[in-house]
Amino acid sequence: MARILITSALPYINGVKHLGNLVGSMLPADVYARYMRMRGHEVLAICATDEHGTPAELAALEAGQDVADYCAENHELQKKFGDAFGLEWDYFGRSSGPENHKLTQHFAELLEANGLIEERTDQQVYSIDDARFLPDRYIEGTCPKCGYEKARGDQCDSCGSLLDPVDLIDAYSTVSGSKNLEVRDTTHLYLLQSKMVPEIRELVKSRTDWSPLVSSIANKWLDEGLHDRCITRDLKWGIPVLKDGKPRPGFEDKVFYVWFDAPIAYIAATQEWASHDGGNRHWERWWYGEEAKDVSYVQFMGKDNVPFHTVSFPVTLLGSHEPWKSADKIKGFNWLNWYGDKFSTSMKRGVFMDQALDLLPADYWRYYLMANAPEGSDTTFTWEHFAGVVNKDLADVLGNFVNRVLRFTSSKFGDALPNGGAAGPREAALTEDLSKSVAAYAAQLEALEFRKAFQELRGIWVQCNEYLTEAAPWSAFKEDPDAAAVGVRTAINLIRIYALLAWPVIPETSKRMLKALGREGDAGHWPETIAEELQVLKVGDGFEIPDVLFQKIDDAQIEEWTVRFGGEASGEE
RNA sequence: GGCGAAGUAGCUCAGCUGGUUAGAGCACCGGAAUCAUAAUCCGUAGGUCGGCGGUUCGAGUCCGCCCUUCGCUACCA
Repeated sequence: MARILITSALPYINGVKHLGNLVGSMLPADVYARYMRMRGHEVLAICATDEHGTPAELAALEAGQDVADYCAENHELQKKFGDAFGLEWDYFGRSSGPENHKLTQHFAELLEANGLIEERTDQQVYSIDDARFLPDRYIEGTCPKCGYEKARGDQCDSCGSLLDPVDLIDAYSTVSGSKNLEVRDTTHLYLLQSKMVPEIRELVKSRTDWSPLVSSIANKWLDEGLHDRCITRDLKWGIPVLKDGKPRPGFEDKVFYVWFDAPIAYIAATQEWASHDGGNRHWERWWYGEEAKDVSYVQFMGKDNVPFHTVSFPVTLLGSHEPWKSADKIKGFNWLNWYGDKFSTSMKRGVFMDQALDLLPADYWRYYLMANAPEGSDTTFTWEHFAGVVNKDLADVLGNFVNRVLRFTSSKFGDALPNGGAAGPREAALTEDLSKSVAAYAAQLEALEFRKAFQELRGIWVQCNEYLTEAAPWSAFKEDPDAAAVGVRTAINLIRIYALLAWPVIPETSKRMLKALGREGDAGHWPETIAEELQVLKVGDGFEIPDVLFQKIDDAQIEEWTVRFGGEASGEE
């Protein structure tokens, strides 16, 4: 039994996440955690909301709420929808929690003591009417090169020029529209990443398990030369900057940069988790020192997060000179696109977790997203594709199998496994084939190859339909009811094996299937030996016919959803 | 502008260090079956692997140039 630490990139606090966020980190982390638990490993799955930064403050402002209230409310919302999607975290924390405050300050202190942090003074645009410094992207104006009127402070979307906000003509704040801007000096802490290049390079080289996507992004940053990174901001909401346990002089109105404290929250959330069970849980054995050495740590994230996890966060951990655990495997995902465009929170483009659950139960989404996860390249979501996968794989191949087997059995033999006959060569062949497929499925899950894993799972569903076609109990019944009974008993045991195998990805359906067979207690059990598993349900064991497992999506629904969510018609604003 | 990723059957995607007739699923067409959510199973067909040039006995796979799309470019996260 191994110990496996799993973290998902932290969902940002500014509203319900879309399907792209879900498939890029939280969902695969959950699927992997469920699978590893089934295999008997000790798993700790950690996630949290990422609550600091300018967008959180502005979102609160727009909602007319205090930031702390806004974050608390949205944390609960995200937790609720995560639960509804079946995300089973051991702990779903908050980056704004007290543990993270302490730990972030602790790291900063160590890094400074180790000569990896220094103060630097820079110039930044200040909006007098908003009473805040503005990040470049919150400033717009007329592009000095092409005259485009909505150029952002960092880049003109029209001509592509890289800009400095002070170059913009008639610059204004996108927060309030105010043109009352000025450039002010501001002093910040900088993390001297450049000093850590050799250590980080060594780390990247040693991590042969990182996918090509992840390693190439990490190496790109290293090859371009690591910049020292500003790790504080002129904001109120966040983690205060201290010096010797007191507010750091000159930093009274500043906080740590969200990207400095967010990954630390993985650890802090584990501490929160540990604090919840009267001393029986120990976060150190997952994160710190000798006792965490044998932990296998797997991180899940979208590709935008990769640089922070391969470079910046390791600088924090290694630079502390304390024995912290760093990631053994990093699973990076490409983008799930919406009809060729990005899903977008700010433009409300795409389907969001709450809306998705309004349309269909979580399992429909979980299966579709994982079976089509953007692993090798960006992938496009369309309603037609989604409906095709749901209808074919879930409704026809899986759902219909369950239905046809149980209905047939019920009508010919009654609602229990019938007596008569004995397994023969056909069942032996099935056992052998299925054993191979199950092993392949497991291997793909272990390799974090989700598309391939669920292609394999689907193949298993097809294998069982094949078996049934060959056994053809409906024909056999007329001449040789015993032969039909064998086919039916085997098929019903196959349903149970299906349910077990599908647990990581469609847990609710898995439970419904087990319940129909009176085997709810088997949820989470891994079918180790197929020959034995095919004998678990015995002659006389009862069953009931569950409602249709998956409803098909019809053309009218596709039409309606396409209209409702923009679909093809979307595009630029 | 710089850097990166991608362009493979109608659609969504696989193809590791170059090696026999380029793969899967869906859709399509033909057949079998009729237990089942008109659901299943079998089979056929379908691609000059973005373009041009090069290296090689041999390239989707390596090199160069070009075209197209997307992402990043460090103060959005």
